[in-house]
Amino acid sequence: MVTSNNPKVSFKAQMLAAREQAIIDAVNRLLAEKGFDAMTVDEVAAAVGIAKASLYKHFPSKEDLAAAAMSHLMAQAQGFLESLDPARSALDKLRATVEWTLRLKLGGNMPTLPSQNSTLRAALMASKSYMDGLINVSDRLGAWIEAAQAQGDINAKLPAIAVLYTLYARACDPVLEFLKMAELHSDDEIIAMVMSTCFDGLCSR
Amino acid sequence: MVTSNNPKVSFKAQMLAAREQAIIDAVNRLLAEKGFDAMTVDEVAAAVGIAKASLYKHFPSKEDLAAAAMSHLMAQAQGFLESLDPARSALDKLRATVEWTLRLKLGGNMPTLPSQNSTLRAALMASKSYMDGLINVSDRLGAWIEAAQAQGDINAKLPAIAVLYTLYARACDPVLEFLKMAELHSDDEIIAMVMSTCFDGLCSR
DNA sequence: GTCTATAATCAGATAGAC
DNA sequence: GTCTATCTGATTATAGAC
Repeated sequence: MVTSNNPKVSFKAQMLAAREQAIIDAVNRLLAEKGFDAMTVDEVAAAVGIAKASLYKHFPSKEDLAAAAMSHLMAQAQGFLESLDPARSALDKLRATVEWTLRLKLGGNMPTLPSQNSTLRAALMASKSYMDGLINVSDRLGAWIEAAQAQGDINAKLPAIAVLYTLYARACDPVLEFLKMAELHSDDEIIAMVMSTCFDGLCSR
Repeated sequence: MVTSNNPKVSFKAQMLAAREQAIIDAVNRLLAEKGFDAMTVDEVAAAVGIAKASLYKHFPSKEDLAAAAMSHLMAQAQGFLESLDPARSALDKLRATVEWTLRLKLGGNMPTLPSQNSTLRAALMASKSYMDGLINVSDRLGAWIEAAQAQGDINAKLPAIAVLYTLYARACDPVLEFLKMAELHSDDEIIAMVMSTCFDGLCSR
């Protein structure tokens, strides 16, 4: 069970990892609250409780901070997908995944990035852990989508890629915030409505 | 047909209006292309072909520029809603409106604003022409939604406000850009897919 | 690695001549 | 109203001591 010949090194490494996790958690929350542009590096440093210069020792740029947060999100997503009972139907697993996403967003823990920022896109594409996670998640979801289409549960006339994008788009669906601001419905009701419009559409069945 | 006793004043007023319209058009395009944060006032001035200080004589702040563009959008939307044949069914009119919105966005003419920016929200709420347009559009759409629900065309279990928000959200649906970037489908195909997922949902019918 | 202090840059807004 | 030139503040990033 000894992970190192020198316990002191192991301890320091643990401290380092813990600090970096604290940074990522703060970035996650700030990205969810204010978005990438409005989030300042000063705020991140203040939230973590360290100096800005120290932050830059861990992550070389603001874009890298965001990329680390998105990598963490992808790891969380992978963990969730793997936790799903393989015996459930493909559609069931897709529905559960969307619900997980909506709860994350409604709870203020879904980091969202501007889709236009090119330097940010470059940083994300350069992050191996993010890209690996994204591809892994997309592959799993893609397989479930095709299975659900083969079973007649998901509209087979829709290209699988369009279905995948539609599911991903729930992570930044403004309907959630709008309904939350209106304060007319509970979180569970909001999620039920968005799930309904996503899978069943606006028209009557 | 004389609109003024002094033609010179009328001419100057027309020039002023034309310039302000040119400004609004430039803002519209830049907001659609890059979004509010990435759009700089320098860019707007350059696009219009005037100095930045001149721009500030017309609009007192960047937020007011965006508010003017959104007011213009609302006026366009009102014009479209009024142009629809009243004989069509409520659902038909809603579908036509969503399609109009999607084409605007796909054509790069849909200004989009960050929903989190509070100073921007304040500027929008303070703009009478924007708020009047928004309320007018919402009232018209709301009436159609309720009519469509009464006719059994739209799922009556969904609160009308949730349906309205879901329609509005099509104006900033990232699925359009994703599918456009993938370059696998024509604009018409993309619109058909998004219309299908919006009204009929992902599940088979 | 962490800090204080500072550089460097950029963008919104304004002064003042014409 | 339009221009050039400038101010002001905010923000990313770094230098250098400890």
